[in-house]
Amino acid sequence: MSEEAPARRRQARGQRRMEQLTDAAAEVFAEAGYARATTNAIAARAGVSPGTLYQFFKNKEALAEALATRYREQLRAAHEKAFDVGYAQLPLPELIDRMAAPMIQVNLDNPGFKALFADAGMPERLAAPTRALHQAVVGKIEEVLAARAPSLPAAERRTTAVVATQIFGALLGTVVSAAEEEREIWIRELKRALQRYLEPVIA
Amino acid sequence: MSEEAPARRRQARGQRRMEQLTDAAAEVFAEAGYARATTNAIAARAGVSPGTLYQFFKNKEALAEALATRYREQLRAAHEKAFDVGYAQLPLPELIDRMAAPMIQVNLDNPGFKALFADAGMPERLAAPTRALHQAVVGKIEEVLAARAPSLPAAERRTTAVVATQIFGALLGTVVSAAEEEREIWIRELKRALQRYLEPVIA
Amino acid sequence: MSEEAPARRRQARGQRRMEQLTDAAAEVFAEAGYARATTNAIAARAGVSPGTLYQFFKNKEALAEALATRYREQLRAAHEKAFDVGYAQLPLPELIDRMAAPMIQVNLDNPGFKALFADAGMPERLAAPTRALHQAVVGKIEEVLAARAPSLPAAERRTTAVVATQIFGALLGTVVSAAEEEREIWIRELKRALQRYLEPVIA
Amino acid sequence: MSEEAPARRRQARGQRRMEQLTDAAAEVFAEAGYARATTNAIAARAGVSPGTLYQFFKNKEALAEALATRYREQLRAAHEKAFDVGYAQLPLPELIDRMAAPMIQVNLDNPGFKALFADAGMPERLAAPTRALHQAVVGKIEEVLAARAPSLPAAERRTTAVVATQIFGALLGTVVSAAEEEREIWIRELKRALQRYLEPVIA
DNA sequence: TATGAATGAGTGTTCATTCAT
DNA sequence: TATGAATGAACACTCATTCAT
Repeated sequence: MSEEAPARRRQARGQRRMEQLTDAAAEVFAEAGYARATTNAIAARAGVSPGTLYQFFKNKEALAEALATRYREQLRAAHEKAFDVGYAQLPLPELIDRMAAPMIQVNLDNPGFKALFADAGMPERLAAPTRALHQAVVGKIEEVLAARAPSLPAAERRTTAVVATQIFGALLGTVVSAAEEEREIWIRELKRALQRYLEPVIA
Repeated sequence: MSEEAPARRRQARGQRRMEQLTDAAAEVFAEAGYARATTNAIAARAGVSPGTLYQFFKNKEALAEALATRYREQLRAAHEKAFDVGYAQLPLPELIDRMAAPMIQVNLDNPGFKALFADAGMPERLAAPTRALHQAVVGKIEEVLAARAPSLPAAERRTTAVVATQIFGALLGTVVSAAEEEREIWIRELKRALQRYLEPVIA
Repeated sequence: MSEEAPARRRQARGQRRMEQLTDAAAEVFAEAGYARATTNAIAARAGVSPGTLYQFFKNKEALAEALATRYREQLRAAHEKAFDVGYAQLPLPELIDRMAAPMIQVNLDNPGFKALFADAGMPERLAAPTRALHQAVVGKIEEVLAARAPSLPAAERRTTAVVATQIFGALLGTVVSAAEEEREIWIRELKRALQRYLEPVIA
Repeated sequence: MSEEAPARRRQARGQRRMEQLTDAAAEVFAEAGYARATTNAIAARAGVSPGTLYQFFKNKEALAEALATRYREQLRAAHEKAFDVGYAQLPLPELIDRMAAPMIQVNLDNPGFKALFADAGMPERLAAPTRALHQAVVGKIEEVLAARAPSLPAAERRTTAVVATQIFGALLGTVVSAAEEEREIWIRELKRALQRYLEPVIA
């Protein structure tokens, strides 16, 4: 029809290729860790040749970065849902519920990502943005605390937010790596742990 | 003096070399992760040639294993101190105090080890015993719970022990990587978090 | 023309590469022996990089194995020609002629192979099949002896076959390493030696 | 007693060390071939440290050379016995007997040497003198032929001598590597083969 | 002399990346 | 765009040789 149709079709194909590749990378990285994963293995898993991989990604790091971006974007979207909440009014258990649920979902949708981005073998360039994201979560929790426990000194507020994030992160790992039939148990316990930790502060 | 003097001196030198090497390995592994660490870099850091490294360690894995063993042995000793406690009588805060302190100390003495042995790029042979150790901690906590919260159903007891261990591990990481002047704050918060989590169970 | 053309062309190139590499390996192995030959030297001789060598051969041993297989297959074909002979009827000189000719030809076509596969530095996995082949030759000669010298006791038959094979092998080495213009002389003498050794037995 | 006694004693000890080392080298070379044998293994087998080995031998090659020299000297002595024979008069079988016996004995006394010095992995410097020795044997046989078959043209005389030497060498290998209880059989067959080959020439 | 720890060049092999087709 | 053969810098590891003791 239009003369732009082939270009669009081409672009669509390119999009598909990139997804094939990032999906394959996600699998291979998850199985082997960043350092042990080979780009040839990723290309093979995606059903393309190594050359093709390098037409879409500058190098191995760029692949991981794409993965990280995809993960981070989903997380950011989850954050928005999680924190864009009239949290001032909610009772603590429900507050935690609403905050935790989308984050858990993202990690269930992206198994292995959490482990990957905690990997010691990861190049610093990739670890940094992940830490930034982590800090963003801490910041959000600080905001909640500021609203709900206004009398808490700033220093303690930060400490509390960091610890809550750490607890959340650690138990998130347990949830994600758990067998499906046990998952609910771990999710309930994750929430319970956060409640017990935050209750005396938020009251 | 004695004719055995040179042998003893040589052995002492060997001992020193091994320590130089494991120390260098600890540093390099901690900085780069297992997979990215190169044996030549470790040798260079220790101030010796690659050949010398291989006179003391069969291969890269053996180096990591030596490190793991050293770490595990210190941890095991810490466990003994931590759990060989008349815990039946102690109030919860002190119980947590006594359990946490030696474990924290070991990890402060061995910075980077915790991160290393969580590394996804680690050969399974080395990851497995570390997981076993983790399980042992869980088991110990279960024992404590059995003694102090006998009415808790077994399933919940296990869940609680696992979660307490995870919380401890996560916050231990924060403690170890914190600047020295902030460390006390994080240690206090670690204990507080555990207390709040366990209090409703132990009563 | 066809869409399969590039694939075919690629395969042809692969075939050529393998030949380049086995040829180079044959040269380098022959010059230096198995153990002193380096894979990098073989790659260089073939005009390719070390990585390319390893795209076609799993490791050094596989290269030698390919060579061994090529050699053995030619030898086996030669055996068939050599021994699939109505030998019951032929006079001894002609019998020897027919048996020796194809074996000699194979070794002239593959200079250095005989030496290589007698190399003490060779991995056992490769030496074993070569010994098996040697035994096969002995067995064939025993068959001939059984047919042509039925009164010879079995033990002596075997001894005679072994010795004939050894004589043949030794003089084959002389033939192969001789200057071309002298080769005929050595071939004639090889046959003469076998005749003189076997004549009193076969009568 | 005398002031030279300690020097002499020292020298005697040195002599013993050299023998320990060459003996050890003979074993290790025979087991592993020249290239795969390690000087450290040789030192260990001799019960000394690597440093000591290098106090007596400049390098690995020098060790092999010492071995070669020892072997060659024994062979030379054997030659003298073998060929310093009033061969003009002896009947062929006895002539062969006398020539073969000492050579066989040397090789039985030095198992593995023959194989070692035929090793393709051997440095040229060591292979050359061995070839020279081989040529000497050929020369001696030519002399015998000149005396016993004066009508044989020089060219044929040489050819015959070379082939006789090759046959002898090949079957010598069989003799040396045979189990002890079979050795006599192979020695007899060796002589028989030589007889049959030389009989028509020497008449 | 004797030791054995130390050396370091060199080996087989891998894998991120490029490029001719 | 896609291919996959080709590259070559690195890596883990070995071993002939040296040297402080």
